[in-house]
Amino acid sequence: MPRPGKGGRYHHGDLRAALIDTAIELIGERGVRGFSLAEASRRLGVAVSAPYAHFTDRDDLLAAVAVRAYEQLLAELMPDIGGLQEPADRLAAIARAYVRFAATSRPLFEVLYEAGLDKARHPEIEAAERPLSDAFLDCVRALSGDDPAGGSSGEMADDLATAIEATAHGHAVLLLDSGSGQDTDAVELAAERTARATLALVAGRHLLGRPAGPVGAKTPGPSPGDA
Amino acid sequence: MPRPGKGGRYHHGDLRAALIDTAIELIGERGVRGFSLAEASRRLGVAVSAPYAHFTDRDDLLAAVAVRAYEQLLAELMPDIGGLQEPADRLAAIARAYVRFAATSRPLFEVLYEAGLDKARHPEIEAAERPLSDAFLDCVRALSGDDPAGGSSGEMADDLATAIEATAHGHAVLLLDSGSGQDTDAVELAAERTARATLALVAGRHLLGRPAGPVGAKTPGPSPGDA
DNA sequence: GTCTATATCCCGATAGAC
DNA sequence: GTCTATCGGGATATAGAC
Repeated sequence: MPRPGKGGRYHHGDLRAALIDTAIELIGERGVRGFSLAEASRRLGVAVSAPYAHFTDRDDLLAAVAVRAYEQLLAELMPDIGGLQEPADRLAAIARAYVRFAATSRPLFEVLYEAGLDKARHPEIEAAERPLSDAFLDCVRALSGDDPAGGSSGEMADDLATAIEATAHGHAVLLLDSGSGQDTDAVELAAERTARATLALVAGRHLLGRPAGPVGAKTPGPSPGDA
Repeated sequence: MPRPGKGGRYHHGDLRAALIDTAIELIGERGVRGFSLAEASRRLGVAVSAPYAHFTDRDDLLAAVAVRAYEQLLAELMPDIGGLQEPADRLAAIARAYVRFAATSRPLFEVLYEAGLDKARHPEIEAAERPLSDAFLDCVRALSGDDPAGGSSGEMADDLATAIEATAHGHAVLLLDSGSGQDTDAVELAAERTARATLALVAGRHLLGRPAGPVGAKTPGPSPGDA
């Protein structure tokens, strides 16, 4: 572990790790688009050419940040779903954690969706994402499998997975976009809303996978057991 | 209407309008972050300083594009909800149109969410958005008002509105991010999924506005009428 | 309203010395 | 593994002429 403020040059420490840290710091201040290798180098007191000893180019460094992002999200997720048995509850917990992650680790979240990284050129990213999507899809499959009413269950699994993913991501993006990403109360509100919306989608999952006529020929109605 | 390819300079035509068109074109090719006034000028065959006669700076041009985006989205929306009476169906139609808009007018959609425009400095944007959010919120209020089971209905309206907004936006973003934004079938699939997810949220709206204990202490269950 | 010219600043990436 | 030096590129914005 190098000491960024020691006054010395980085002739020794772990510049690679320091660059990742500094990148995250910088992205937090100016956004992904405002990040540059040159600025990171300046901040670390090294030459602008130094990073190229550890990363082939700018995107390569950002890819390393993306990997860290998925690792951290997974680490934050685990304790949350550990005690939950019901797939629906696990999904809600995952969605809640996702929104919290977006707000509390905004730079990492940003890298995942705004860096414009070519995942084909950086397979490490998808590899780091894998365990996460596996955990997510396991829950979804468990739910669509035990629904006797649905059509082909694979289809409905896709529909449900997409709906939950979209809802969680949407809540996260809207929260950050609203500028309330630093307000703890606002974050918790958004996180809880996301969890409940997830449960609502699960409860109404039989509405998701339809051939669909005019969609609302009558009206789906406030669902049984409402009034 | 000027003729961009006429060979002449823009000593006469409507450069302001041409700049907006070119901006959209350019954003379609390189994304918002890849857009520059310089490149737009080059493409129109005018000096790089010419745009400053019509826009105070780069963001000012992008703001004009954002206004057009909201105008077009509204125009596309109107016919879709015109014939629908039920608020739930109108919401589903709005959500569906939103996703279609994101895919078929990607540059416009991108400007709204990735340009990083300061809405305080460009009030025109919010003004253009207003009629749209009004139409949306009217539907939501109609739904949360006539629900006898809910708590304070204003609260639940907020929850439902946020959930639907997040779901629609999330579907749109995921669709574009997947790279299937040009594939008509993929777009329609996403749009229909969004519409159905919206209906599912409406049907399960009584699950959204809870004080919420441990959220899934027991499990909300697959909803009545499921098995 | 547009042009020419210019000032100013930033970036990514490479070559070659140490 | 890091530094110095540099090339080549692009951007925003302004000044002053026409």
